Amino acid sequence: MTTENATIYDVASDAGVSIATVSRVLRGESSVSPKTREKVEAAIARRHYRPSIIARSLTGKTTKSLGIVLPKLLNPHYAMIFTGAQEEARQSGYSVSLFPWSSLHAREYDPATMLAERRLDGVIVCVEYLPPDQSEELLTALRGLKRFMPVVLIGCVPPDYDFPAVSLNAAAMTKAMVKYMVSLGHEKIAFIGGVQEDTDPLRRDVGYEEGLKEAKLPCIASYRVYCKGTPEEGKAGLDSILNTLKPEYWPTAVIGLNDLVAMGCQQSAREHGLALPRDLSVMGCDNLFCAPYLLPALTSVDTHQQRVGARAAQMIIRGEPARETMDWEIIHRDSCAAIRENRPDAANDSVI
Amino acid sequence: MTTENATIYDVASDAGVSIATVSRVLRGESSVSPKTREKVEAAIARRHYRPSIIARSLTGKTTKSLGIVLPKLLNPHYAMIFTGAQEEARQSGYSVSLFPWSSLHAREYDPATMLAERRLDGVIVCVEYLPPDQSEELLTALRGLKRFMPVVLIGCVPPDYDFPAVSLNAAAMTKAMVKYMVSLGHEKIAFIGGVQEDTDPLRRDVGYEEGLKEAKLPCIASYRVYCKGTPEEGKAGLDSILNTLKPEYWPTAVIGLNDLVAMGCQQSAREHGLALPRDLSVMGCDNLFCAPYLLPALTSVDTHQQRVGARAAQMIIRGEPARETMDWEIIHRDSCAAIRENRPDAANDSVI
DNA sequence: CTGAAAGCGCTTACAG
DNA sequence: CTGAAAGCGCTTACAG
Repeated sequence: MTTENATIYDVASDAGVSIATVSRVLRGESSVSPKTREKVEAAIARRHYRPSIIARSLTGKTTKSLGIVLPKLLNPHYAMIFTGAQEEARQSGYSVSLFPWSSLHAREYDPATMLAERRLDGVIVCVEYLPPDQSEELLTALRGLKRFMPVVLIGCVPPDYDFPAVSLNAAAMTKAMVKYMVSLGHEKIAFIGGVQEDTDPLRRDVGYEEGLKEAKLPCIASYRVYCKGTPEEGKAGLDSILNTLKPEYWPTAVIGLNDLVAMGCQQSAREHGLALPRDLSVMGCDNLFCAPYLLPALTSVDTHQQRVGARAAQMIIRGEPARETMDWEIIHRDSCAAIRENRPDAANDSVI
Repeated sequence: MTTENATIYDVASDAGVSIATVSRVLRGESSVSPKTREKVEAAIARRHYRPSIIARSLTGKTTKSLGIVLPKLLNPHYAMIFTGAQEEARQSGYSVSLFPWSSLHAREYDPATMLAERRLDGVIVCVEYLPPDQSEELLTALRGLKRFMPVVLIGCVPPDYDFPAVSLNAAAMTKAMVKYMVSLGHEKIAFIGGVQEDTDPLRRDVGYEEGLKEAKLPCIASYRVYCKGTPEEGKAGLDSILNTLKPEYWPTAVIGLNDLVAMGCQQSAREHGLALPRDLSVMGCDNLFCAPYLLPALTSVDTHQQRVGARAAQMIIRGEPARETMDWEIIHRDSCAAIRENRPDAANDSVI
């Protein structure tokens, strides 16, 4: 299927020079006479020769490849991160390979081992909300990885993690989401979040509570639910709120962990006979490509994930680890409406 | 940032054996005495030693890494392919890195060079519709790549491409889509496809025409439009049909190149005051995760992309190249309605 | 069951 | 400006 590739020896003998000289023209060193360079280049072309990065890596200090650890790629949120990292890496001739960190305990070929064996020039690890015990485990795995290569964290990175990172202050973001809902007149604001028992002080939860508190609104346990961030679970989350509460207590606004959850909420609301956005304002996060095409078009928060991925890759490639926080912005669309229009009698009001 | 890693020499001297012996226990050879094995394993653990795949690759014949060439990852369609390949690869300890083939002519660090340099164990290349001239160019690039590693093609692979492949018979699929619309009573069926001047006999175009022909329906040029497969272009595509035709000639059904295009069509239809699916049946392809959450939920075709990716990876890993066609199935949801129900007097329309 | 030695395909001082 | 040689971290016959 594959023919044997030419090596530097083939090229050298073809060109009548030593392999050291071939190596020099390959690396673009100026200390080669034009004549020699020409001969070597001709031989390279004739042989379709490409130096092996494998052999190069063994000698030099770089493998020209990065790793990225992501929960999964099917949520476009992660695809955006990957794309950002990949595009940045490519500029410098780096490739990036994916390692889904689904389980730290994969029996064989677990990501940590695969990563370590590969001697990558660095790895970007996306940190998700984790309950305290798993968080400890993650930290252990990360420190193990650090022995083999630079590690840069992205995502919701707790401030006490001692790693370079490009993180999101999810608390501040969620607080802003609550405040936005409040500014529309909402007081009954539900929240469908991620893992409950997390201890990260910057997690969404904290921002939700702070936002409510600042608006002097009660924090109602029945309005808060946790899930794993899929549309199905988002739907189940709002379902459970709507099913356990009498309609007069139903929230008039719901903030989803991410757009996937928000999509599920829209579905749930519709099945409960709610008109959107009249009866319920829904807000998501990640600003997925499909957000504008939902009905109503989903208001979301753009967290600049491509930039996050690119920045993390940059830190590794340039060897300039740092700790940064990525900014974000609310993207206004049609899924959030002022509470005025949410009144039951709004139907009788003049249509705008 | 990184401490020096232990090598096989460190482990050998720690354990008081030769590196050959360490290598043997590493590779799980049975010809090592339990006692020796134990000593070596202890040394490995103490040193946190992991063999370098780089060094291994130089000796052995495998790099334990695959490449995949995809147009982009932001369309979940491609993320599914990647995921399928990645999950399959991981089972055998292979990693997979992504090379977006945006341009064959990237000046530096073009994918073909990056791939060749890396001496991967194989590469999966996703073939898209291409106008004839670019197709020739692709073929040249692929043949170049083949010199360095096994190449497996996926996607809409023309039958005359001489490569192992897992392909989709897009013509048969599109024909089935047309027939489905016909079975619902539609006669004015629009089609928003990909590149126009492609010569592949299995392309969507061909199936569209065949489907129409079989139903003895005229093939109307105004109903056919081409685009690049984004929601924006899908919307622009249907816009142009709707804007240039008097309403009585408007299609009652539209088949999109993919779900992204179909999403754009839904948007366009709404902006033109059409009720969905009453006034227009819309069908997509790829069965993206968001299809069920659109309004109306989008009928689509599941082309089993994860399986495609997995199968291609398998061919490379097992060294069993083949030429296969992936099957597909229509996933029925709410965006297609019988022409009967398309009448203005239809009872339960979708409430916006 | 174990070790000494050659070799994989490069880069990099070191000489000249 | 160019070459001989050592070395990167492994695997794999080949001996014993």
